[in-house]
Amino acid sequence: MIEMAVLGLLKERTMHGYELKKELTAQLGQFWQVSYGSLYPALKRLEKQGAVERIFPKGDVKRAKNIYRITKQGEVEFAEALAEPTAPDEQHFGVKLAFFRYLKPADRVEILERRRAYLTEKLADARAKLRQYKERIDAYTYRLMEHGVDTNTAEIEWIDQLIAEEKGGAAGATPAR
Amino acid sequence: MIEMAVLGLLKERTMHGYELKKELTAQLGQFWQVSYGSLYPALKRLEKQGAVERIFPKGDVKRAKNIYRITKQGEVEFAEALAEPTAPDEQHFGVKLAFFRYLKPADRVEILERRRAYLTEKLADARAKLRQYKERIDAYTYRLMEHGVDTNTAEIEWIDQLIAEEKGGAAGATPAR
DNA sequence: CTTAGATATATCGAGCCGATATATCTAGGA
DNA sequence: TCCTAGATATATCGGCTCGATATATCTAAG
Repeated sequence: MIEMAVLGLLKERTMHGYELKKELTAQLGQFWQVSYGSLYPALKRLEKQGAVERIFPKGDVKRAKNIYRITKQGEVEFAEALAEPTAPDEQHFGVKLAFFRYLKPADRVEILERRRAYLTEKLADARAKLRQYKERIDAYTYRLMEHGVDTNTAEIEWIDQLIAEEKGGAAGATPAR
Repeated sequence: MIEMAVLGLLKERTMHGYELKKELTAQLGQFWQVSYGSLYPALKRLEKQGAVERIFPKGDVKRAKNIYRITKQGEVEFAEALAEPTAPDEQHFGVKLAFFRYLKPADRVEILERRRAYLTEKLADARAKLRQYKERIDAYTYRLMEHGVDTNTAEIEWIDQLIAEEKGGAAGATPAR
């Protein structure tokens, strides 16, 4: 998944590790913290499998910067990973949403619907467990579980907005802001 | 952290691994999935350090069940870990809240305030990044970051409710439901 | 009596996280 | 001009987590 995020950023422009980490943290940091211990090995994996290549600048090399560029193979792998219908959990969904512009509208809607179905199922589970456990647990745990239900509900409403905008046509692709 | 959760559950009654996993998933599954690959090694660690002990039932042993009981040392370690003022992130906070009944009201308020401060800082960061990046990112990424801000805001409101109830006296310890 | 599904423990490899180490660049104040 | 604090930049380590997989038993239904 970190591979997909890196490839997605490298589609825009070449970057080195530190830059990638800053961009990832800025755009996805709310729900996903990327550490160097994940990033640098991921870059090595990507290079080894030929999805990215390192650029060595000509002339005066002042500083050891590993600048990476996405390869054609990397572009293909990115497109496949993005469209592939798996993993509707928080992180995977968030990363995919950040690269929605590279998907066809139909694929976008499919991913949104899948995420919605996943959240709906999770919500039903959470509600069932709340009913089942409410006599056995203390007030704080109850509040915690209840809050989980509320958060989930709000999340579904948000997804519904995104779906509505997407189906509403171009307004979804470039909503007014 | 998994250690703290296990000890917290074992304070109530003795349990074996499978039971612990079910309880943990039921009460905390909304924001934390516990896998056997985490749980069983954690039980072994706890046993090795003397925080829990295995109970071997007398008489007819029909089935290989590893039933665990918390030790006095485990009780002490649990109390320390619970009161210790660290890690206000999602998971740590959720687990601590699930065991709030074992804390003094003053400690409860302190943990809530700390969580609030953490969220407030995160919210300021998120807002700053949204302002800073809004011209450079596409509509979907914008929506994602905006949603992060909204979620964070709702979370703070919830914490404020908990704080108000806690400070309002006994109503916080046993809110009407 | 058979079989499907819940109960129960255990382990593996791949990968992630937080901490840490190291070094350079840059801007500003003494 | 020199010094220093903080940003830039790469790299790695140990401990732990996750998802998958293997194995076996119990239980209830048909």
